[in-house]
Amino acid sequence: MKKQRKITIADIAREAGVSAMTVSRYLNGKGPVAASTAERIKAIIERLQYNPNWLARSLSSKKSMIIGVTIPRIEHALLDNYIAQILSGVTDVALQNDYRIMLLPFNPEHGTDNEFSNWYHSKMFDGLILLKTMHRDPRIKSLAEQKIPFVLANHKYYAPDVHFIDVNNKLGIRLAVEYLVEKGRSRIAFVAGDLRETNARDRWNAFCKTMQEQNLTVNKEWVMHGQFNQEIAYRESEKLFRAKTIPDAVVCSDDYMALGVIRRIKERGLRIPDDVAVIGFDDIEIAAYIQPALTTVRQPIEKIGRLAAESLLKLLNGKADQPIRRLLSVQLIKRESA
Amino acid sequence: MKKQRKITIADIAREAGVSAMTVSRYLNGKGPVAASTAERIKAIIERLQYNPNWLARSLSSKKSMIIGVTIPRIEHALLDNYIAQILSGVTDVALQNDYRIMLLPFNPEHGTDNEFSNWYHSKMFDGLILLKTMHRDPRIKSLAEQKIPFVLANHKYYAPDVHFIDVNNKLGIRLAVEYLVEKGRSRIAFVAGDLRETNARDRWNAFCKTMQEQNLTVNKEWVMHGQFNQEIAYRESEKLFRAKTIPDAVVCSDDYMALGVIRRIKERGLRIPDDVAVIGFDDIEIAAYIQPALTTVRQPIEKIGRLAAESLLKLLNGKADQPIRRLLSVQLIKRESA
DNA sequence: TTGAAAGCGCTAACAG
DNA sequence: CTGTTAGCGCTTTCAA
Repeated sequence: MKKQRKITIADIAREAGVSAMTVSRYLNGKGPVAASTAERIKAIIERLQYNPNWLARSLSSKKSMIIGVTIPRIEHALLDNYIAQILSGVTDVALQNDYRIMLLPFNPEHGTDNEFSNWYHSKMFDGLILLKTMHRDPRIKSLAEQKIPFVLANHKYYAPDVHFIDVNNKLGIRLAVEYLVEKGRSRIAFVAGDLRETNARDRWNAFCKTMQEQNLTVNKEWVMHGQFNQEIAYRESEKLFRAKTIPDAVVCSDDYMALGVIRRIKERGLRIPDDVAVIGFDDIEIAAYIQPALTTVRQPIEKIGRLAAESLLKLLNGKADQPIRRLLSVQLIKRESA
Repeated sequence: MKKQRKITIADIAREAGVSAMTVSRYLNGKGPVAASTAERIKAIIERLQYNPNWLARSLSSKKSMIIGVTIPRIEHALLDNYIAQILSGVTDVALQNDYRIMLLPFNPEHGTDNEFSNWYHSKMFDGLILLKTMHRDPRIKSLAEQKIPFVLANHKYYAPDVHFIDVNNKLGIRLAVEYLVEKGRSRIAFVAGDLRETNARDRWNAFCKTMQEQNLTVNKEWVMHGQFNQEIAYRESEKLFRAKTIPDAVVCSDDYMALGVIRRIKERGLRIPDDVAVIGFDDIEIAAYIQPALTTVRQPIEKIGRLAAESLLKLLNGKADQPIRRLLSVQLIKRESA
């Protein structure tokens, strides 16, 4: 168990009385190796406790068996249950296919156009899954132009060589608004979040459209944009309830924002859903636990991750002739808040 | 922007009229390079969009600048808010220090003794952070014997060359039990979880000890062991409330179990905390949101991750002369459930 | 301050 | 079924 000189493929070959190539073939299961030779090699490998050097293998074979996943370079990014869920899906699929995951921090708001493709050219990973990217990020374009294998998770982007897995935001918002209307609500507010995100944009557009279909007006005082998280939503939503006429329902572009809004409403002494109904989007873990339990549009977050990973594997195996563009369905989960 | 032949350090060298070594020195900032030469190289690198091949560099320099983090090979591992929090801490520190994170799936219950050290010898990472390992896992011993740099996160293990960051479980349980006693509870049940985990063991031992100090008896009917998660805790805790005398308080070894127990208690039509008080351990995200809000022992989970990563970096830089053995403090967060 | 030579440990491509 | 040759792209070491 002491420190030993590193055993290499050459050592195994020498012991076995064969060439390194034969050992390599045995190791990778490609190419023929005589059964007797194989057995001999196997025994020696075990005796010497040989481990292939993965760096050397990758350098030589030009495949690293690693999938890169971008995560926002903010503290606590992984505390976001939404990110954790996507990552969970990606990880499950990757690991089942002998790929490892490498976490790549990035700033969703800035970065040189070639940042991602440069990473790729450093050979740190074979393909990339992009999380939390913004609308029209030039880094995405650069990847596509260079035909680098990548998949967008929860981001919609119709362009050549861009593959994505996203959800049907339009449907989600329509379900939410129609449900509220059914329940007799008409003064509907919307917390849109950051419109540089494709989801936020889609949801916001869908909201306007659906409101129009329902012959309801979108009151500008009741619409909020910005980089919202729970805390900011709490802070900013104060103004929704300051005016004389207050909304009788609030649709939020994600659950964390809904949490903030709910806290605000409670603090104003208003009842949920009697005075104000609230609907979120995502169905994160807490949604079912808070009081009142959150009515929300559930998207299959983990499945997005799984499909993104599966799609990437297809790309890596050259099995994707068509662009992959999937919009998964969503459903309205009716709980107590609306 | 079209596909181009890969630019290498040799190309840069040729253009600049120097040797590859000079470019390498420039790139790594070690060794002297004339200012004028440096400038020339810099310009060429930019013009040619050169990216160093990280595999080749790692192979040659024997450093990969990657930290491996083990995660349990179960589906949805990352959905466990506790794991996500540790990972979050690790990631933040690693990324700030230009290390990447590689996720390494493992089975906490089985594996050959050399599994982890074999990974290390494959050169996939420079050091390892171990999450969710069990008591006396031989794989840990093997790492230590081979002097491989690694740190245990949330695991206590006194042995040479084993470094760990853990919390003061004994204190946590004592705070919980004493608080219950203060509130007049005496029929205290304990949901221990899996005793192969060091935390579960510590907590269980601490529970017995504190009960004794308080002159309370540990009723065997009210103690539950096993691989509990929320669902199983819900299922199994049924038997706690079947008997004639039921406990008036339940201490749980983690919050997810507490969630299951709470669901059970509610379903039995018992009131929390009036009929039965519940205390958890961890203070995961949901704890504050559930109804009733969970009284629990908060441990600084993310900080454990941060410290584990910082410690590993010290090991990698040879700056750890002493074994690193930290027990972080915990606090009782009093909410509604007890 | 710079360069030449010799690997790092493996595999692709071809030949036998 | 097996071996030879020639790299992969970089850094280490030593010499200049």
